[in-house]
Amino acid sequence: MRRILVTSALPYANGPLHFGHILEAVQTDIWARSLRLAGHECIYVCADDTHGTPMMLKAQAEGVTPEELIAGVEAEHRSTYRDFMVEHAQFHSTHSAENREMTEKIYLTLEKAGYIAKRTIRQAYDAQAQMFLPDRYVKGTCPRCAAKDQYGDSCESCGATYTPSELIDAVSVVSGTPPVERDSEHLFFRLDAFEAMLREWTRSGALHPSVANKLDEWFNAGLRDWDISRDAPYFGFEIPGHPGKYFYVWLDAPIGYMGASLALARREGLDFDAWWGAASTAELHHFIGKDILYFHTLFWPAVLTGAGYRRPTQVHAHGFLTVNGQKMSKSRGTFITGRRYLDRLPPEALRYYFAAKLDAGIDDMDLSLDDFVNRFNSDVVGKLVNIASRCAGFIARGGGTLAAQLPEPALYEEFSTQRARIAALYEARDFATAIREIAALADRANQYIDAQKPWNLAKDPARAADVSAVCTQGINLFRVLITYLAPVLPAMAENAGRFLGQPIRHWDDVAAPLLGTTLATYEPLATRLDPKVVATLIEPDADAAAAPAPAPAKAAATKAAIPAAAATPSAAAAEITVDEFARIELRVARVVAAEYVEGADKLLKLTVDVGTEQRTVFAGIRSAYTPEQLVDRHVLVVANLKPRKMRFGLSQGMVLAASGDGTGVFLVAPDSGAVAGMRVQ
RNA sequence: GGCUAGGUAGCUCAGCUGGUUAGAGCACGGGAUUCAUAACCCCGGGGUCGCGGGUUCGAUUCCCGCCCUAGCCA
Repeated sequence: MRRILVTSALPYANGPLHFGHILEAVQTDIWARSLRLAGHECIYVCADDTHGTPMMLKAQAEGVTPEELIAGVEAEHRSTYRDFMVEHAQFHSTHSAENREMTEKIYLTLEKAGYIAKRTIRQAYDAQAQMFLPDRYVKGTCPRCAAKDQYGDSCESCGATYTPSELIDAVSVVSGTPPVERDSEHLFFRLDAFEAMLREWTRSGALHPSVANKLDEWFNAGLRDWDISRDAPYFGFEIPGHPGKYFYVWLDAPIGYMGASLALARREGLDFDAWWGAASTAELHHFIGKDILYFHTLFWPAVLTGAGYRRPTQVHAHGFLTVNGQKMSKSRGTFITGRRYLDRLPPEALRYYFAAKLDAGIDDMDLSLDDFVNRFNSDVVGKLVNIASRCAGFIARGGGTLAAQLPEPALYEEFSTQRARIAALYEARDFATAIREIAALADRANQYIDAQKPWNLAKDPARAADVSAVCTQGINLFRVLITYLAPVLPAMAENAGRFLGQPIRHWDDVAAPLLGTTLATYEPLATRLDPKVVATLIEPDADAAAAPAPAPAKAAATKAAIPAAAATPSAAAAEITVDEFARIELRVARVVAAEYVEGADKLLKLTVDVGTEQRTVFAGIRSAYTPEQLVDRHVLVVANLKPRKMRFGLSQGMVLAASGDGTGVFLVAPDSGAVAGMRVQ
């Protein structure tokens, strides 16, 4: 039995899980389940990645603490993973006691061993917000091609790379004011000290050859020290012995794998060092997207080595997901969250489709919705499930018991001896080939049944034994196939196990056929997908418009706010014209005062400044906000709403907030720079 | 801009170190069947293997250039 610890990349806690996250988690989960079916211990851990400037600013923008922000996101992440049948032994958080413990310990070891260097760097600083600005938080005009509104690190228009100080007319995204240059002492991890180790490790079989080739580029360019500190204010862990300095999020994020392991070990009484100790004989596998190869193949093994831990056995990188050939994008409606899918369709259909297209390479994968429907309906429902479905009736009519022996043991052998190959394909992450071969076997099973024609045999009562034999053969072929698909379709495999009267636990379960036993009543194991429902995945509607924005969160907030105000919460509303929309006077307002309302458990009484005057507005947001959180915040109000007399007073307008089913209430806010009185349109 | 990967039937993809009429599934057309969730079975049409050169007896497969797509550039 091998002992295996496997991870997928930690999702960032600034928004819900989308299809890219689901793809990676499903890939990891299928891999882990397949190894468990081979009898190995395979433990899958993950966590939310919670730190960094974007989290700090997003929390500020929403008027909550970062801790409150990440708690809500973590709940969403957990439930979405669970509903996609992604089985974590532990889902943790980088903002945890265990992770702080690991991060501090690792840092102090590195510092003591001389792997930390100090250097003063000059950086963009927002004097008004009193914070240093990451490159992406400075925008301005490209010095090379004069494209406007470019980020501080590179130009999306001409591809030039530069520093924020080279931008023309640079402004801080946070406050809108021009940044200044300011010195600060930073701590660096001396990556170059590990070059020899890394060169050896990258060629040790830990990486796909094409990935190792990519790394050669970086080696040839020369390994640079890695800046691992950030100045306050920063949401993260303060660095021991360096007040005001915080660990850069990318240092404590991969350590989150260890933090999650530590939490699991303590909870279950397991041996942490057996996984992570320098002398560990366990395997350590990381599944990641190709965008974060750098962190996982250079910094991470170097940090582990420098701190006295083992290195990863393998790092598995996958490509990106496109939808109908296009990059996932909110404006095109191709940004699909996991929850949006789950609200409409069964998780195993998507797991099957991802499996059918995943291999060990790092090419991007396209989710073609038409292909998705065809593939699942035809392979799983039409072929696979059909085998059980068409045989079950005959067995039931014949008494419900399988025959005592197979009419074609050689055919069964052909199926069941494939298990070593199928297991190897799963382990090699060539799921696509595994699925292709399983589907080919399903074709053969259907051909067998078609050739034997049990429905003809059944017309002759004297041949009842032949009917039973043929269908026993068919059921057993089905059993082999559903076993092979168990890592991909865990719930279906479990239901099939119930039908067969024997659970699926190990590849070797199919070494011998199931004979002479009684079957449970057959229940349909899968139903066809409706293309019309699938199409709604990418129809722009309120759900898409309300999807939380990626970092930098504030930049996207305005875009989201307008459609959110115009659309109704869930069901699509009737269309309106621009003129009709224009009748709604939306304005930015500043909350001047807020207080609880005596006798109302949902309402807060707000005094808002709408530019020209102050008004009183009652808002049903008490469940999500305290009055203290609201004062001085900017909100959006419907300014020309007819005043309404309420039991507690006159409400002169309405504050806009987003809400879903049971997910809470979220005020809609303008991007920074907006002032009270501005018209929203 | 540099680098990496990819461009094969309507769609999604296989094609190892160059070699007989380039494959599969889906979609489509025809036939058969009715056990099965209009599922399954048989047959068929359909591709200048991104474009242009080159090496070779012979290239989708090797080399060069170009075009297009995606990603990376800490």
